[in-house]
Amino acid sequence: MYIETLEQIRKMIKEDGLVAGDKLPSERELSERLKVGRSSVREALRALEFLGLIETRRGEGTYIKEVGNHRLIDLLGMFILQDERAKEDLAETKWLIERLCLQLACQRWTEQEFAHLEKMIRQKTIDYELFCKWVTAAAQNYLLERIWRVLHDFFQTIHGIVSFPDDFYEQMLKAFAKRDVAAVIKLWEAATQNPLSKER
Amino acid sequence: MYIETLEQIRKMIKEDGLVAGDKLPSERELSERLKVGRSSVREALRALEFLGLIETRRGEGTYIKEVGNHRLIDLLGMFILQDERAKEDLAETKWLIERLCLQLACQRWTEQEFAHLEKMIRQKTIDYELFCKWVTAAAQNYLLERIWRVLHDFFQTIHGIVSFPDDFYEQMLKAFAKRDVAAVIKLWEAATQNPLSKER
DNA sequence: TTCCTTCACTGGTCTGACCACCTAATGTTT
DNA sequence: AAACATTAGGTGGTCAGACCAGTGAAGGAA
Repeated sequence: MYIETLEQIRKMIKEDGLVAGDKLPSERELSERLKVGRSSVREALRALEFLGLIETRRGEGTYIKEVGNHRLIDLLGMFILQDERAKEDLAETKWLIERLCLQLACQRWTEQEFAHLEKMIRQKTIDYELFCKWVTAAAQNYLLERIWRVLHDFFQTIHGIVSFPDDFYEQMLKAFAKRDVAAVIKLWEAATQNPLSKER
Repeated sequence: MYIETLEQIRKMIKEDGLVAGDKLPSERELSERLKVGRSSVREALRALEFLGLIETRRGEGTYIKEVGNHRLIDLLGMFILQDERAKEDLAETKWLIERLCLQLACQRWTEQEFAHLEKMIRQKTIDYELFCKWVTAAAQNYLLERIWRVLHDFFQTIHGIVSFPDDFYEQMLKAFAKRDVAAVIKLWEAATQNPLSKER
């Protein structure tokens, strides 16, 4: 039932042309318009909140969001990441996805994106997370970007923060400039602890 | 508040030593034990259901699960996979993950797993999905296996079923036997439409 | 104008009530 | 005694109504 409610809310959003930042009708009004109880509306909205698609503010209302899976991530992590093996899988998967995105980004970066990376490196505002964000964005695949984001959030809550030596970024920039995939990968594998080397 | 309830339910599961398949106390009993309203308990349980961690059966009760994100997947897909671009990203990501798993599987398959693959090919019971399932399992990374499963489910609802020529599996088996990663990838790229070839 | 009170509205929670459904104990028939 | 049918209690699903605790804007007081 709340699945159906969910579908109707989706329709309503589409028909009314609501976009990120807009306010949804109140729970009571939705309940009335959709001819279902307020509890059913609430369950549907809670679902959307989980997916990071809406944000509810007590006393104000419900607003459409566009990004952010944090809540979902925290909860999943709380229940799933309990054994050691899962953590190893996480580290390995994250590393593999990052290498994958590096290859794609090396082939696909645009002039604008390259300039942005160069600027960050010149101004020394770059760090591990910013670099990876740039890479996954430059890979031009939004789905991969989301997947990395999730893996990264998980990883950070478990392991904390990673960093690279300063000259790593300089060299990376040169390799990117030439779109030299082999050089990029070589630099990456040298700077990171390849989780694949571990015996399983 | 329901976050807190969630945490308490998690504790309860842990303390009572409940495992997959076990039955949770009823909503009314949880409501009483945790000193919160039944609606709050329901919201917490709904959250767990989303995460694929429990299963509720009307008239029976609530049971602990261990796998399966189906509901979450369906919902996310309903809201996110609306535009053409997202579908392309999906196809590309799925292809990349499969190639990644092929490489890992080629290095990591066990004797037992190899025998299983050989048997399926000899008996001609193999198909695209079974092959990919085998590959992602042989890659020995449960997280990647889950991610592939998700991508595959999405993909299938959009595009339908894929298949390979019969001799593909025979040749793949030979390459796997020699743990020849290059040959495996070559076969794979020849048999599939490389989504990377498309201009973005 | 500026400040403050007030009030309508919102999400958050609780309660009690049905409904549809399942299971298992109970009773009935053969 | 065995097979079947009935019933009663428990469970999740849904709803309506109530109250609480915040928010923000309208309206009044300084």
